[in-house]
Formats: sequence, structure tokens, C-alpha cells
Amino acid sequence: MTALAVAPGVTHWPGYLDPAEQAALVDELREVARQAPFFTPRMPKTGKPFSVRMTNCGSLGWVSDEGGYRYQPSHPETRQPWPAMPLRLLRAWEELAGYPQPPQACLINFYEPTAKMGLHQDRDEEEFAAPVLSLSLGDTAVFRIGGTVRGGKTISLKLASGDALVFGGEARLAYHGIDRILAGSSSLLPQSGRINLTLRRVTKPPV
DNA sequence: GAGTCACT
DNA sequence: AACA
Repeated sequence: MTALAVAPGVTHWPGYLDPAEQAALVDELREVARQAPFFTPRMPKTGKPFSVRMTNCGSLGWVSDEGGYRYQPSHPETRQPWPAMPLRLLRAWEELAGYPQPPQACLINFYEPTAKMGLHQDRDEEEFAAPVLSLSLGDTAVFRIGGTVRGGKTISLKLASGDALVFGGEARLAYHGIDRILAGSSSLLPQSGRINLTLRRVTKPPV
């Protein structure tokens, strides 16, 4: 498996999941979404809806609404605990994250072909020593990542179905986002669009 | 004056 | 289509 060093702290693994694993993972995510339905997050203060829909698995899930960005142990609408993280995701974390503790949160974002994600930092966690692991399923996304200051230089790369991307170390707080979804570039999903999984360690491990 | 902007 |  080829690891591409995209930038310091940023590694891209094209085709990390083979097609059979991708299909099996989609099946597992379908079950997650049955227990924890996709919801539409909203921007803090303004309440403006995101263009992506999301759900989570793991002990904590990332949510956003008028009250702000936060991690919480239960679904914001059903109030049920998030479903367990599929073992396949825990294995991917063990293999790629280089962090001794398991991930606590897996955010599942669904991008319709018109959905975008503006440049932002993942900084709602308390543990920045752990990297962020991203897995892509379905249509290819045009991903952009820069440095830790807004307005700095950025680079663009395409994330295809099965690709893994890890950003940690000096890139842990890098600004990143999704410029565009290339509709119809994959036939993994029954509809066009993309699923992105982001696995994160939220709290510092107990000493 | 920034923003998970909004548009060109 | 990518970039700014």
C-alpha cells in the first residue's frame, strides 16, 4: 500500500480500502444510520443549515446547532447513544493513526453532489496529539488543505472511494475543506454523493 | 473583521 | 475545472 506524503503531517493512502471492504463498510454504515439517522447540523448562532448531513458512531459524536460545536454521547434528535464503531474502523485507526488509544468519535458526513465544506479547523477536541483519520466512500471529492493560519497557502487533492487521509502532528490543526464533489465518479453508493468518515480521539487518555 | 461565507 |  502506497502512502503519499502530501505535506508535513499529511499522508494520503489511495485505495486503502479495497472495493469489497468499501462495500462491507457501507453495509455497516447503513445499519449505523438506521439506529442513528442522519440529521442536518446548523451553524452556531445563525442556525444556517450545513449542506452536508451527518451522523456519528463511537462513544462520542460531533454535533452543531445554535448552541455551538460540541461532542456529546447521544444523538441530538433521538437522544439515543451513538451506535458502536464498526471493528473495521477501529482496525483502520490502529493501522494508520499511530496513536496508542482507540478513537472515540467517528463523524459520518454525507455529501450530496452540491454539498461543500468551507475551510475550517478541527479543534473541538481536547487531545491534539492524536491525528484525524479520514476515509472516503463514493464519489471523489476535491479536498483542500492548508496550514494553521487562515489565508495561507493551500493545496488541493482528490479523495476517491477507499482512500484514507491522515493529518496529525504539525498538520493536526490545518485548515481543510471540500471544494466540490465529482458526481458520478463512483458507483459504490446507490445514489451519487460521498460519505466521509472522520475518526478522532476527543479526550486525553486517562493517566 | 471573520466566516464549515457566497459568489464569480 | 481550478483557483483566488
